[in-house]
Amino acid sequence: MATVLIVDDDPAILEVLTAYLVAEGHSVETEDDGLAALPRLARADVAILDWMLPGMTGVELTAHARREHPQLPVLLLTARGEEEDRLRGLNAGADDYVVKPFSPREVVARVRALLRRVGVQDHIQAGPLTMNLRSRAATLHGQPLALSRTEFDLLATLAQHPGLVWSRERLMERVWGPDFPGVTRVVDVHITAVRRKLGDDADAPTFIETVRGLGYRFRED
Amino acid sequence: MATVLIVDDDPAILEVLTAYLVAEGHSVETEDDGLAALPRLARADVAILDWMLPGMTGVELTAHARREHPQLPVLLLTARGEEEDRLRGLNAGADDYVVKPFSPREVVARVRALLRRVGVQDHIQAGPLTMNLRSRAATLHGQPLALSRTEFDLLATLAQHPGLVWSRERLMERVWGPDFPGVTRVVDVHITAVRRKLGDDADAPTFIETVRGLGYRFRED
DNA sequence: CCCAGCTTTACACGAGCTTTACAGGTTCTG
DNA sequence: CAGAACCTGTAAAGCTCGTGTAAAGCTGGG
Repeated sequence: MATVLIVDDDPAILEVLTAYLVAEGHSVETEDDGLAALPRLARADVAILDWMLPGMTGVELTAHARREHPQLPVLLLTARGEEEDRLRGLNAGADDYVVKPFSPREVVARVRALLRRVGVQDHIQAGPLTMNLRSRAATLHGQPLALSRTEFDLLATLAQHPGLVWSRERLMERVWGPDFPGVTRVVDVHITAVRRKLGDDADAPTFIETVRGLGYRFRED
Repeated sequence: MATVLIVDDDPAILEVLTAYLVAEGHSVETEDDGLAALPRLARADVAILDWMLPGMTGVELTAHARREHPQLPVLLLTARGEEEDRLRGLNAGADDYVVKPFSPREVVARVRALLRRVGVQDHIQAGPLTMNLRSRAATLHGQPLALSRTEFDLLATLAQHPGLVWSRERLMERVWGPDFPGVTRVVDVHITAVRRKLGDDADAPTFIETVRGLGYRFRED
């Protein structure tokens, strides 16, 4: 359902957290280098960052995430337990904080809480539209809605954050990946395709609004 | 009917459980080493894992199974009975839990329950299609349907989990075994063969749907 | 040695993706 | 206020890649 990015240079931690989170139904991406993790933040729904990392520390990564991906929740892992560090981490913009050694179950619980806080669920319900992120099946007015992979990801990204404006660049990072070389107009074309399948009119949309000069937004309420 | 994988390093336990489960009509595979059991999970309908194992503990195996084979039910055996261990096991993704010493009949009953839960039966009925997994005989509209071994296993695998998408890789692991060296296109060819025998049209299938980019799925409802 | 069944190979087709082009409409600018 | 510059919607064309399927080659059991 949600995509979790774990950045830690300890393979054992990556493995155990991956196992628990996958069991929870999430898809997990791992990285052991702070610098390499940077462009991968764009595709995550939540990030678990170790404090000490090669390349770039977790705190620096957190600050970057806060700046570039304001809605991305960050959970910091650290070996230190002093109150001062905790404050530094939260100050850098971390949303939660777990001290090593930790219980995997606690981490899973906190990830669950973070995802709930930003409204990430495995099931989207918006009026007559329904999306099951696990089986990747969508319905409109109870009828199955055939969406291609790209269309599904695009609509799910927007629908998961109603009211939030997504720029074309952000959507491309998120749906196409950070390294996609194409032009941003491809977003428009797919938006048009999704709108047509939703029966949505660009001038008076029920679902996907155009925010001129900024991007697109899924309608709130 | 169903394939049960038992992993335990105590030959006596393997023997008694095998006897009871074979009497129940299952085919049983045994393994005494955790690491060696790993690739064999792919072909099982249900796994019975001992907590303490050489090579890899049952809990680690369970976590792996949960990650790689989400629909595979796991029954953990353990000598310890403390509540904490029970929780650890269930948290790692075990579906049930039996404390040694146990009654073989209890294990058989729980295996039966697990198989029922994931919809594994000795008889598949899907509209005009009927498959008897014990006698490996299939009928369509009441007429006997001649399927080769591969075709039967392939169709049975899909039909046992309606609505679930199987990737070509998963199907190969499951039907051909984890060590099969061939290319995944062999799956397509056999799907085509099964479809022809079922009178199924690839563009408007009654039984086997293609999920573009992902794999195949047996139709629900 | 024969043959059923399995695997590989090759090719055609089409779904889906990207690019491009153009037609509105909006905002900017002098 | 008029024209330029820009943004967006959308159709259409071209391309890529996944899939369906026939056919040929292979293999092991009877």
